[in-house]
Amino acid sequence: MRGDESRRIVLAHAVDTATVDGLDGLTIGRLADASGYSKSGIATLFGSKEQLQLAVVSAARDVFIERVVAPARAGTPRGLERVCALLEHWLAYSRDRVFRGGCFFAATSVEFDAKPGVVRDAITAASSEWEDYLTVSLEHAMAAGELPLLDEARQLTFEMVSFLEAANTRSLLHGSAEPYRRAEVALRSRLLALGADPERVATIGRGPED
Amino acid sequence: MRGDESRRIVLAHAVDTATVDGLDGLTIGRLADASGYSKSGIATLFGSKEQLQLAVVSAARDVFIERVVAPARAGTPRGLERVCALLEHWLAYSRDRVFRGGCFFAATSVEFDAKPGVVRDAITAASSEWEDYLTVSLEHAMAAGELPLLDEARQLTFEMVSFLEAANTRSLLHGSAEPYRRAEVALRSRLLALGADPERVATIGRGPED
DNA sequence: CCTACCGATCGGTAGG
DNA sequence: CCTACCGATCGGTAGG
Repeated sequence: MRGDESRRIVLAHAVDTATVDGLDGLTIGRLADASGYSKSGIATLFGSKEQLQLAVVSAARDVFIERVVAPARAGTPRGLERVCALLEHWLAYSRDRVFRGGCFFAATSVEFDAKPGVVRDAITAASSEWEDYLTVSLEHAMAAGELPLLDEARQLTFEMVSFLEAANTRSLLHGSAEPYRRAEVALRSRLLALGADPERVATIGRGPED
Repeated sequence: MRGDESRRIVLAHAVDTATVDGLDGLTIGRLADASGYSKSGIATLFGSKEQLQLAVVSAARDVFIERVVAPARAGTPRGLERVCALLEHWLAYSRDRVFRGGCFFAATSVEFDAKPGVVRDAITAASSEWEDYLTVSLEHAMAAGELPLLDEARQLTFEMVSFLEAANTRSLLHGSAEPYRRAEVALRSRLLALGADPERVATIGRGPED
């Protein structure tokens, strides 16, 4: 596959601009200008705009796993420690502007929430995968007795991702890091209320220690 | 102002489609087709696309106030009861699909969070206005001793709007009402943890009683 | 992967 | 508020 390297170059830029202009805001012409390829070169590389969008979602998923899931999985044992690492890495992934427009899935899931189709399905699948992983991680913590007052992991997952995504959007909107501190306070107080070890929870907001 | 009635007709449709296709996804041509006016008629009515977008934000703000803020202000006394009414009316405004794509500000604040300019400023101003009102309402509840364990209203506002917006997006994404129940559980448990009256808080999720 | 080109649509203006 | 029109750009294809 000759075109694979070319696709990678174009996709890196496309994922980034999609977080700013949206996945529908992507145009083959602008990607061509930015990458140095011709417009029809881009069109041939991806086949259609919809296939381009699907390739962008897949590339974004790779980055998310690399930045958030993989380091937590490799760097921490199962249980509350890994839950805290996942939250910490998510916040860093948003705060460090891995993409100019913040979290790719926060941006595109809102863009496509009312637009049925294969692109929305791909975004939903990747988001669900992440939330399922967080839920399973919480269940490991429950099984280890680290969250004695929690009875349903899915509910806590909902609450945690609510804080993360709200912080992402509000930080971008106001050009401020304060929303991240609000999210950290919310995450810590929620975990403490569920009986988590205060020392473990206190690491949220001190940055990933790797 | 002859054009005022015409603007109103066009705007009602524009606000709705903006929640689906985005504020940048609006086009003068499609608004023309949908309203029966000519393309240049729409252009003359609003001056420019940016001015159209600003008019749409303003129209959305009017609907939000009419649906969420006004009924709570008129129907409840200051304090925790009004806070619960605001949350309840927000959930109804989202759940009842007042706009096809759910909450207008949830959609457009994410769309514009990385796009500086007057449109983003207008969205931010309206959102801040709502959050300020919720914060002041929480402060009334605090002053009345109804949230004895709360020390900073702004932090709780952040947490509450996080739940509301996450429920909105996820309900649209999955075509399910379950996310609203998650948000209700989260809101109730947060208020209870802050010492709120359980009977008052139990109204969240039973629908606005007016 | 390119040049050259397609019909459709974009935001906006002239002139009435 | 309209018709008529502008240059620019859209996604995509033909043909190589």
